[in-house]
Amino acid sequence: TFTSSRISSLNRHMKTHTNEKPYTCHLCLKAFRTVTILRNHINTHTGTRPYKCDDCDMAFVTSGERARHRRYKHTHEKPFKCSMCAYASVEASKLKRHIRSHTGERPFQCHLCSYAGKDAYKVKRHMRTHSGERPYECHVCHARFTQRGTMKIHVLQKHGENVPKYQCPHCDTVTARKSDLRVHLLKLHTYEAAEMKCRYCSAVFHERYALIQHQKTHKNEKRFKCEHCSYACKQKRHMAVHVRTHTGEKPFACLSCNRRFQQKQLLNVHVKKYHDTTFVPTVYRCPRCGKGYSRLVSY
DNA sequence: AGATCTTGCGCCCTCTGCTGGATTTAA
DNA sequence: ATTAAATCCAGCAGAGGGCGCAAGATCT
Repeated sequence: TFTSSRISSLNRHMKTHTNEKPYTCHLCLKAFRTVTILRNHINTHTGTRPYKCDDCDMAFVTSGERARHRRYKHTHEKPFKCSMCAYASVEASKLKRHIRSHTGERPFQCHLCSYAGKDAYKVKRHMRTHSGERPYECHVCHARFTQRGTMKIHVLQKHGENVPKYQCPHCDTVTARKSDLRVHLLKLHTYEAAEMKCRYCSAVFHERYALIQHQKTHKNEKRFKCEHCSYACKQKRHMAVHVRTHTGEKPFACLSCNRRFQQKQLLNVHVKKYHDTTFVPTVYRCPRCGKGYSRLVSY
């Protein structure tokens, strides 16, 4: 809907609706509407960049490109302001893209799955998850990656020296990645409404790290205490055996005579002594070291 | 008509942070 | 030896910066 007070402008505007392109590039045969556009186009072939930036050594084909560059790099003027937050941009298209992060609109649909992106690049990058393409290679170990950023972090962590570390403010844990420190804080240093009980005593905690530290203080104690007598031991399995002296339970039966034992070891000794025909009893024992022999010659 | 702004689309880049499987460590 | 939890790590998406290029609009 073009409106103008002058008939000449209207005529000129009407020309934009015709597809007349009389000016042709002799290098690539592309056609253009005006000589100026053609000239700019040829400059892209020849590398001629007449518009130099005053503040750095960049140069551009059009004055508009230079103006935009100066906003980005030097004046930092950002005319496009977001009405919902503090964001401002140099270009209208950037504001438009930004607005989608408020609205959640995702106009760019992947044609292979349900993913949709807020801009075209997201979908393009996403397509690598379908193609399996991994364009970025580590120059040291030649491992390949789907994104450059992932490759860079790999090179830093695996092959770099004086790698940055993330120190936990609450304990001496150090992680290589910031997001892993976040996970650590969440799992170990977050207040839990539910009480967490010590495995060995009645102490109660609301922070996992405190619980674990506390449980370590039990480490060299005989943590397993018999309910029926004063016996205590460091290992759970020892207590299991001990408890049978109170219950009288004898889980191990001899297959030959059906005699029962509290401990497997006791059964083994029994079998060897009474039912193993190849077993030779110790007859001659050395008085100095206690070692036993079946024959006098060996002794 | 030509020159010069202004718009608009496109391409590619970086930084950032979450996730879940693999590996290591401790009980 | 087994197992549970912690840490490592690559995959992958969100958000935004910067430039290339040509068409549209306006000025001279």
